[in-house]
Amino acid sequence: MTTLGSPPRARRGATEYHHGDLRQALLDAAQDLLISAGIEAVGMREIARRVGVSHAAPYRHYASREALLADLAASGYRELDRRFAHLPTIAEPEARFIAMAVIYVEFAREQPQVWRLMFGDSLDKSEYPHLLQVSQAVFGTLQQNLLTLGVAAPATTEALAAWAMAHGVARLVLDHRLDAHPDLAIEPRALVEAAAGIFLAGLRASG
Amino acid sequence: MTTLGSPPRARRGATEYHHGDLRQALLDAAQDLLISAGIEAVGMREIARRVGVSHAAPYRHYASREALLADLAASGYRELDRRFAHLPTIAEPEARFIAMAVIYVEFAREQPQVWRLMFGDSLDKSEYPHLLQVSQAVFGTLQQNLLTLGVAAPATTEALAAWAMAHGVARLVLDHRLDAHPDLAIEPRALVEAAAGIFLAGLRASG
DNA sequence: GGCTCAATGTTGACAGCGTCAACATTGCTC
DNA sequence: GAGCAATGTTGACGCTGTCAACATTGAGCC
Repeated sequence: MTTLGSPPRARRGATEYHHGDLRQALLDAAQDLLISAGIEAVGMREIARRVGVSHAAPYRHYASREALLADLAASGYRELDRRFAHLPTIAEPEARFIAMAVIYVEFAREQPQVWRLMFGDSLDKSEYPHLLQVSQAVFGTLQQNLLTLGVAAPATTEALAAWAMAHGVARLVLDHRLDAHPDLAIEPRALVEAAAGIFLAGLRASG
Repeated sequence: MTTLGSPPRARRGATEYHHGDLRQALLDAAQDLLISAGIEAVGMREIARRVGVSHAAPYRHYASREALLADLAASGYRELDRRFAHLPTIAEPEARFIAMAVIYVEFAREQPQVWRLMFGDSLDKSEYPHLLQVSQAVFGTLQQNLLTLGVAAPATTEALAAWAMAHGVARLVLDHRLDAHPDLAIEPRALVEAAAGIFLAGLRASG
C-alpha cells in the first residue's frame, strides 16, 4: 500500500509516521484557511486536521497559535515588499509616490485577511520583534520614496503622515465605508489617488 | 438579611433571585473588562462572574457575545459624538478641522480598547445596522465641518480622505509605530496636527 | 387575595478550542 | 547496531460560547 506513491506525503523523508515537511504544510494550510475563512478560523486543530495529522502535532513546530499567525503575517510583509520592488522603475517621483499608495491599498483589497492580520490587532506584534523589523523595512521604502520628492530633511513626520493616509484609506475600503455613500460612487483606487494627490499638493505648499 | 440594603443589588425591584437591572450591570462590567484587559478578555462567563450571576444569565439580555460587544461599541460612538459636540464653538474653520482630527486621535489614545472595538475587525459591523448608522453620523459631522472650509461641493472624496488620515494616524499611534522612531521623538498630537496641516494645505492648493 | 403567565435567573450539558504531559515511532550519528 | 534527538500521537485539563430544561419571581386580572 505504502510502497508506491503514498499520495499526500511526497516530500523528502516522508513516512506514514513522519511527514517530512510538516512545518511548511501547516503554514500552507493556515494560509488557505486565513484567506478563505478569516483569522478567527485559523486554529491549530483545524490546520492539523487539514494536513491529516494529529491535533497536537503542530506544537512540534509552533509554540502557540500566535506564533503561527506571526509567521503568516511575516510572509505577508514579504509579499508586500515584493510588490514594492518594481517601484524604482518609475522615474517621476510623484507618480512613484502615488503608485506606492495604490499598491498598498490594492494589496489590502486583494488580500484583506492577510492585511488584517498584518495591521490589525489580532496579533500582539511587540511579542515578535522580527515582525516589527520587517514592517519597518516597508516604512523605510516609503521614507526613501518621499525623500526623492525633495521635501524637508528628516521627513519622518511627513512619511508617517503619508503612511497614515494610505493606511486609513485601506481601512475605510475594507470596512466598506465607501459602499455607504452610493450618492457619489467612489472607487477605492480613485480615492487613494485623490488622497495621495491632496497630500502631495499639501507637501509642496507647506514644505 | 435582605430587608435592608442588600448591597450589590440596589436597583428597583431587586431580589436575591432577580437582579433588577442586570442588563446595565452586565454592560458596566463588560466595559470595565474591555478597558482594563482588552476585547478578548470580554467573555460572557467572566462578565456574569463579575456581576455575581450565573454563567448563562447574560443570554436573557444579549443573544450572543457579539451582540454585547456591539452595544459596547455603540456606547463608544456616542462618547465620540459627545466629544465632537463642542466643535461648533470654534469659529475658525481650519482650527475647527484640526481640532476634530486631534479629538479623534486623542480618543483613540485615551480609550484604545474601545476604539479598537469600534474600528477594528473584532466585530462584524454589517450584522449590526445601528452601528453603521451611528458611525455614519460621526462621518456626517466631519463632512459638515469640511464644507465650511469652502472646498468643492460634494466633498465626499475629500471628507473620506480626511477621515482616512486621522484614522491612519490613530492606528499608527496605537500600534506604537511612533515609538519605533526614537531618532525624532514624535508626539502623537504633533503628528495629527502636522498631518491635518498638510491636508489642509493640499485642499487649498488642489481644490 | 389568589391564579396565571411572561420575564428573568439557574443548572447542567455539549462541542469546540489551545495547550501540555506521557508515550510511540522514526531517522541520524557514533 | 545502540542510543539519542526529533517528530508524531493519545489523552487529558480547563476554558469558552451556547442551548435546553427547570426554578423563581413580579405583574396583571378575576
